[in-house]
Amino acid sequence: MTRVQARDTAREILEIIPLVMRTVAAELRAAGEMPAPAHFGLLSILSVRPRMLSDLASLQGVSLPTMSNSISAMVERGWVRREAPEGDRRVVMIDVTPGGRAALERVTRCAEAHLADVLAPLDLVARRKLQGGLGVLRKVFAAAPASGARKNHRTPAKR
Amino acid sequence: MTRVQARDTAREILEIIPLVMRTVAAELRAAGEMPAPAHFGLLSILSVRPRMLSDLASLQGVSLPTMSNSISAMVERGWVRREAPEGDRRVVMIDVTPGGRAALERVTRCAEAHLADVLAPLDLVARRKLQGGLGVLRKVFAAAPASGARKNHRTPAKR
DNA sequence: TGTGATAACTTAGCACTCATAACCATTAGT
DNA sequence: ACTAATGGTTATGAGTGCTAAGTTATCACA
Repeated sequence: MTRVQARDTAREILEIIPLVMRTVAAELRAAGEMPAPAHFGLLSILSVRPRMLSDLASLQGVSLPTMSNSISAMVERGWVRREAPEGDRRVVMIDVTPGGRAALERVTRCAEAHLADVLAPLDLVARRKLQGGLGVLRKVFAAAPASGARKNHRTPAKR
Repeated sequence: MTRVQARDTAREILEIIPLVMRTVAAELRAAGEMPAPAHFGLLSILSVRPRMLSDLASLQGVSLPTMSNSISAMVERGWVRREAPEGDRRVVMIDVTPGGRAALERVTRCAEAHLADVLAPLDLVARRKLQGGLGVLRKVFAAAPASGARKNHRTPAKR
């Protein structure tokens, strides 16, 4: 990819991604389900299986304190539980509660409904383009999880 | 687009977009240039021509108070100026300062550099996919600027 | 001419994300 | 036993976003 192409793509990403973020967040907010996108992602991950806090932090590419706070917020909502596993008593396992699963369900349906409205006008070509683009983004950004968050703290690489 | 497709796409958007956001924000932060993506977008818009506050708010799809605060932050950094235009003395025009232009320059270069690293491994096919997807996102979300932000407040449609 | 509606902003207060720094507790290494 | 490193938490600070409640300026109309 040439320099010019990178510049254009960078500019486009910096313009579009925040816009999409705001739109989606506003939709969730308007729907009363207020679990900021971050919470949604966490519930998604945790619904597969419980995880320890550090794992969540590095999966999401945020610092440990940030994750600890997010989890505290979600605990207060009754969506997740902190558990002490056998063995190593330093670690905290996070697990979804039934309430959390229900919330995830609702939010998914709600986001789906709203996004469906927005995506409805797309024809097959546009839809494939969109999914192709999302796929590329996923590959590219999943591989490079936040150069900033990586270097500090004691979450060096991939634990 | 079928319901199932919409659901999948919605899920993907909710997973990937925030990840990209965090990554980009972390990069800017790590580079010392801390003008959160929002500020970057504003500088971009304003570098074309001055705008009144309300216009900025509706262009970005945020509420007036939010925009007022963002602008205040940027004024303190010396990036923009509030000006009183002739005529209607209620409105506030926002204009970039030379310092703001310089900051925009630096941030653009920096973001470009970092994104270029990330995007470098992409081949032509992937790049076209990415740009196609971004284009679709732009069209879709520029048309529907935040159903939540739209209905409340006195920023009815497009003023 | 004034009176009331409306438009453009600002301020204040709240919730959330994210960061770093500083601090416990537990475990592991020697 | 003493120190290192590891896993989490708390405190503090800055950013984004919202609503609600002002202020000032403009306009429309009697």
